[in-house]
Amino acid sequence: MEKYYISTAIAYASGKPHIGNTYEIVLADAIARNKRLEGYDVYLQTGTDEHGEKIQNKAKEKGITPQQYVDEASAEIKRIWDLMNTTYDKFVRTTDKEHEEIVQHIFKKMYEQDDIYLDKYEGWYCVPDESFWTESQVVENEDGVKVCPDCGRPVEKKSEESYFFRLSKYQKQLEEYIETHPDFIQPESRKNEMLNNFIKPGLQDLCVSRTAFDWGIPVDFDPKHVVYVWLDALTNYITFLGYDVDGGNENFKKFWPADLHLIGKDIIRFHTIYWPCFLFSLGIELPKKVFGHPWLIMADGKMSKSLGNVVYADDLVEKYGVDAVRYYFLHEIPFTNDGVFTEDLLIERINGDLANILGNLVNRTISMSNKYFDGVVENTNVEDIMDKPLKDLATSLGDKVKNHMDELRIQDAIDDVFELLRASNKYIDETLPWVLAKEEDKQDRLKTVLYNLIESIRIAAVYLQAFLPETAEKIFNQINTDLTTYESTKEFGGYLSGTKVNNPEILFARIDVNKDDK
RNA sequence: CGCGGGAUAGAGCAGUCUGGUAGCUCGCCGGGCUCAUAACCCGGAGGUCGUCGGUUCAAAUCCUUCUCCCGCAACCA
Repeated sequence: MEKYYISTAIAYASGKPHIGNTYEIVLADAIARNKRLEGYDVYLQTGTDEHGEKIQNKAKEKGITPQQYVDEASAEIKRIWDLMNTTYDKFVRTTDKEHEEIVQHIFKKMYEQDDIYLDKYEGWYCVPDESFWTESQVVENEDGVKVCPDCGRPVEKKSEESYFFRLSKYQKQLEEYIETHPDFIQPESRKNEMLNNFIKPGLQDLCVSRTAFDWGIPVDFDPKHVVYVWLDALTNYITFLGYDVDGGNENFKKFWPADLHLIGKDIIRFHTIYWPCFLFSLGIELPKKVFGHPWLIMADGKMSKSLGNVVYADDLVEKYGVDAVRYYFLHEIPFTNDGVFTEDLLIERINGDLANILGNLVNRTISMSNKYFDGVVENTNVEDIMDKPLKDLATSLGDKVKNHMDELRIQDAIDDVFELLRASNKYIDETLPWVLAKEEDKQDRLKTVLYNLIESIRIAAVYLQAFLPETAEKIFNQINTDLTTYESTKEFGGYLSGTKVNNPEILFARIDVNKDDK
């Protein structure tokens, strides 16, 4: 069985994840579920990034240890991932002992082969804040004095002993790799951005250790340094797979290289410059694809606590249900542009798509089956010319979904399913089952019509599994089938003739905006 | 001239690579139907595709000018 390794970025364990952070794991889950249904041996890895100065400070504020702090934060993130019904295979944490040890091995190996060297790091230091700032971070006040961007007090130049990674050494190799692997960075516009902005102008060596704080993985041969969080965090993709500097175990050899790193567009640089160079240094293959997805933003811009416009997934799930929220994430965010989130828009999608098109179709079809034939759905093969478009659409759905999913066009894949659902609604209007019901000699035709509808619904539900798993399952239960594989949709007519359907239940209740107490 | 992306009906987007009657969803107007969650189906109105110019028999699509919006600008997760 062919393997498929997909990862999300690990979430920084500094607080509760908002819907923007949550979006990524849902996206990854949909891709992973689809691949499993296609027959791949899928491994989906996600988790939390738990080191760094920011976390150390936050813990201090709360009066607890950093470890206690990240234990809580990580548990909360995991809770939300579970709430979103995401099927990750492993939830990793960078405070894991094994991970820490392997990172130390990696650091040492790089040092021993002279990819990491000791030097001085020059920067601007804010004494009262005890914090370092880079040249580009400090701001000049009206007198032309460089000041701390945080507190506005003057900063002074200070140098600190640090370890550096020789990014410069791998510049050419990276440039060549990116140019000869056009699919490596997606979407493509990002590729140009990285190449022109960062790589071609020249890569400076990267400072990969810190001494200003100690919440991190210590450099074992020089313990006053801790490993730079990105070197720590990025390696999660291999350490938890079973990599070690000796080459790694069978599991690592099976799943690496990753097929897809799914990340936010804000951290593309780390994944397409630092990470590949680290891998070059270790002498192992690069991931096949890094996809920088757009953001889910609010009507008034980026979500932020200071703007007070932060929305959390668990509140939405409680109010509207998990599949409604998943649907919004997967369907409303464009492929390359940021997508705006508003609760009104969410309600519009629930009513317009999930309740009206999908829910109502299932409901009316099952209701008719119950009403006319006591729930027994039978294929009598009394066909009509008007059946063909529906059947063609149903049997071609698999290829359409596959093509779109291969390009990570999840939104379009969902639209493909809804195209079939709309066509099914139309089919009802064209075949007029309630008219057939009144004519005694049309009973067999009516049976076929209802069979065709149920089969179309079944096929649609098969492809909804990746996106709306709970809903797909409900549909299968209502129409009483266990034919849920992609394979079962290649031919029209898989649904077992003579099956008795269950009573219809509302899949998505319409939300009355006026009565809504938001 | 720092780099990159965007500007298409009231809203949100696709189409631009590979020029050839401008498409989808929602909203609006009108009609149909009554199996169904006041749902469903059909039809219609609405766009000189940001701007100036060019190439071409033909440009949303290729080249150029300008305007506006948004990211990124490195060791900060």
